[in-house]
Amino acid sequence: MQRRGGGGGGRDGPGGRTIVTLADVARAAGVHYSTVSRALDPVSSAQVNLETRQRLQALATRMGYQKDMVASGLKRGRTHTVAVIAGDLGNPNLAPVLRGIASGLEQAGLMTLISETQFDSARLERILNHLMSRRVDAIIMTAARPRDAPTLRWIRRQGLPLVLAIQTVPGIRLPACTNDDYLGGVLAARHLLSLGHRRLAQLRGPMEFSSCFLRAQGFSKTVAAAHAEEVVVRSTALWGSPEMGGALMRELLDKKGARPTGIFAHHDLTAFGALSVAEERGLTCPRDLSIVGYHNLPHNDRIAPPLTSISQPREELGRTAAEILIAVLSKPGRTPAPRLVRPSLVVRKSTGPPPKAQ
Amino acid sequence: MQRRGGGGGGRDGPGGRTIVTLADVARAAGVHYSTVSRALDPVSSAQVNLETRQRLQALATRMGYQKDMVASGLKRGRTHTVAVIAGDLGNPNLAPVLRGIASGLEQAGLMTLISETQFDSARLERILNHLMSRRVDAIIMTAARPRDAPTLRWIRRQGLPLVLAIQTVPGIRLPACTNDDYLGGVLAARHLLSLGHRRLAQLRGPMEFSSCFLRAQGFSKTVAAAHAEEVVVRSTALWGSPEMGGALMRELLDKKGARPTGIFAHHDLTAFGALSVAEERGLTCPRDLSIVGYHNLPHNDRIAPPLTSISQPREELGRTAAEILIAVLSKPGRTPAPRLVRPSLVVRKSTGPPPKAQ
DNA sequence: TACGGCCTTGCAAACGTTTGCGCCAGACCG
DNA sequence: CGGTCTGGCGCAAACGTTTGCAAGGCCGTA
Repeated sequence: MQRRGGGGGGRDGPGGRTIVTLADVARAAGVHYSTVSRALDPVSSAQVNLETRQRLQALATRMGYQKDMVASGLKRGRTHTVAVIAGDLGNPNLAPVLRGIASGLEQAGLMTLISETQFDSARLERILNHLMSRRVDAIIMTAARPRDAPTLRWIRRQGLPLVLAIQTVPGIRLPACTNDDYLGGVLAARHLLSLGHRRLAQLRGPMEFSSCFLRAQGFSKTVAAAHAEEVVVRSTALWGSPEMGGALMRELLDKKGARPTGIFAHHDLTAFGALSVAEERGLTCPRDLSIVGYHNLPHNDRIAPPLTSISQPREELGRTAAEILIAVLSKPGRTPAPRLVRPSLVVRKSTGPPPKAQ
Repeated sequence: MQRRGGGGGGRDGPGGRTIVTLADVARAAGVHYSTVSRALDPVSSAQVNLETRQRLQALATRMGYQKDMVASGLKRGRTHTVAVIAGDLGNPNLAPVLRGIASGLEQAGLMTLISETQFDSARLERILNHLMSRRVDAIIMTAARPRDAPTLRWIRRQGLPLVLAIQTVPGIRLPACTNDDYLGGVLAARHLLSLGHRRLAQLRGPMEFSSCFLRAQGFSKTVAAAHAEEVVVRSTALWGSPEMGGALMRELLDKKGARPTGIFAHHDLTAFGALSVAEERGLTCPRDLSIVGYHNLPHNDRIAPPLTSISQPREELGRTAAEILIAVLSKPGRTPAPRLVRPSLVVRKSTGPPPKAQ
C-alpha cells in the first residue's frame, strides 16, 4: 500500500510526505534500529553507550525523526490521549474549563480528545465504544448525573481511569474536581442576610446536577441557621435560561403571603429572566428586591442593574481536573481525594437593603 | 508486558480489562483471523461467503469484539482523527463552532482532537509536531492570521489536509469555511443608513483577522456607495472587550468635527464599553447615537438598551467546516471552494433614527 | 476428462515501535 | 592464563490489523 522510497528510505505518508522511521535513522548510523529506539527513549537510554547515544540523538533530530505515536501506542498500550466527555459543548461555561484541561494535560504530554453526549445515553454509549477502541488512556466526564452512575461504574470496571469534573455523582467514589457549590450557596445567602433580608427564595436549576443541589443546600442551610424564612419554589428541569427564570419568578410572585425580598438564582440567565418579569410587575431592583446570580457572566456589569453574582474560577477547575488525572495515571492504585475550587461573590447593583416598608 | 490470558484468550489492558482481538474471535469460530478481519470490514466483506460472514459478525458482537483503531491506524495509515487548532479556547464564540465540527465529524466516524496555540507560534510548532507524530488525518485551523501563512504552507507541504475555519488568510488557497463577514458589514451599514444616519463610524477589531478586515470593508464600501460619511478611528490590537470599546469611543468623541451618529462595533463587548463611555459623556442611546454590535451574544436583550447586533450561525459554520473536511478526505486531489455562512441582522433598541438637531 | 475460471479461505508479510534475551568483547579476578 | 562478570549492542518476537498472494474446491465448457 505504501511505497518504500528507493534510495534514502522513509515512508510516503497519505499526502506523499516522507516519514522518517527508526529503521531509516539506524541505517544512516550503521546500527540496529533497536539501538536507536533505546537511545531515544529517556528510560532505556541508559542502556546505550553515552557517545553512541548522543550521536544517535543528534542524527535523529537532524533527520527529522519523530516517534510514531500510533505504533508506540500499539506496542505499549498507552496512547497518551485523554478523552473529555461533555454534555453540551455549546455551553459557554465549558470553554474555559476545556481550556484548563487541555493546557494542563498538554504539560504531561497528553492530548485531549473531546466529544459531546448531548445528554443522550445511546450517544454516550457509542462514544464510549469509540474511545475504548481508540485505547484512550483515561476519561474526564464533565456533566455526570446520578442516572449516569451505571455507565460510570462500567467504565471503572473496564479499568479505564475516570475523573469527574464540574459535576459529581453521589454514592460513587471517584476522583473529581468541582466548584465548591455549597460554599457558593452560602456566600449568596450570607450576602443577602447581611443586607438585612429576612424573606428569601431560590430560583433553582435542575437538582439532578450536584452543582445545583449543593448550591441549594448551602443557601437553605445558611438561611435556616440565621432563622430567616425561605420561600420554596420548584426547581427548573432545564438549565438556566431567561424563560425559565421568568417562569419561576412568576410562580414566586403569584404565591400568597409576603413577597420575598432576597432572591438567589442559580444562573445569571435565570436572573435576567426573573428581572424582566419583576419589572413587568412593577417591581424595581434593587429597591423592591435584591437578586444574586451565578457564574458571573462577562456582561453582568452592562445589564440594568448590574448583576451581583457568584464567580467561579473555571479555567482553574479544568487545570485541577487535569492535575488529578495525571496523578491517577501516575499511580493507578490510589484514588485522589476530590478537590474543590472556591467561588467568590462579586457585588454589583442588583442587591441592596430590603425595602423599609416590610 | 501484557499477559495473555490462559484459556479464553483476550488481552489484559492497562486496568486489567480484557480486550477481545480478531484472533480470539477466529479461534472461537474455527477460522483464520484474516477471514474475520475481512468479514467485519464493510468493503472486503464481499469476499467472504455470506453465511460465514453473518456467523462471524454475530459471533464478534456477541464476544464484544471492538476493532483496535490504534492497530488499524498503524496498518492503514489512517487514524480517523482530526485535530482542531484553536487560538483561544476561552473564547465563548468558539464553543458552538467546536460543537458543530465535532458533531459533523462524528457522523463520518472521525474523532476530534483539540488544541490551543494561545497565539504563540512556538506552541503552535510543538502542537504540530505532536499531531504529525500522532498521524492525525487532517487539521482544522480556526484562528489563522497572515503571519501564520508559512506554517500553513508547511502543513500543506507535509501533505496534511488542512481546512480553515472562521478566519482565512489572503494569498493562500485553502479550503475554508467562514462567516460572510463582508455581508455582515454591509448589513450593519445598510441598517444604519436606512434609519437616516449620514455620519458613521466603526469600532474595528484587529485587522489581521480576516473577519474584522472584511466587516470593515463591507461597511466602508456600503457607506461610501451611499455617499455618506465615515469617520475613521484606529482598529484595536486585541479582540473585543469593553475596555477596548471604551477607549475607541473616547477617541471618536474627542475628534473635532461633527459627531457620528451611527456606530458599528465589531464585537458586542466593544459595543458595551462604547455605550458606557457614551453615557459618561451624557449621550443616550438610541436618542443621540445608534450602535450595532456583532456576534449577537445571548444577553444582548437584557442590557440597556438591548443591543442591535449581527448574528452568525456558529454551529452551522462548524458543521460546514466538517463537511468540507470530509470532502477533502474523500477526494484528496481537489480543493473544495471556500464556503460562506450568512449572518443576519437582529434589530433591538440600540438603533434608531438620528437626532433631529443634526 | 481436462482445464480454465470463479468463490472462499488460509498464509504470511507488512505497519513502526518496544523489549526480553542472548551474544560478544573487554575487564577483572583468582 | 582461564574463568566470570558486565556493558553494549543485535536479534527477533511481539502489539492487532490489513491485504497481496496462493491454494483449494467447485462449476462450466471444450
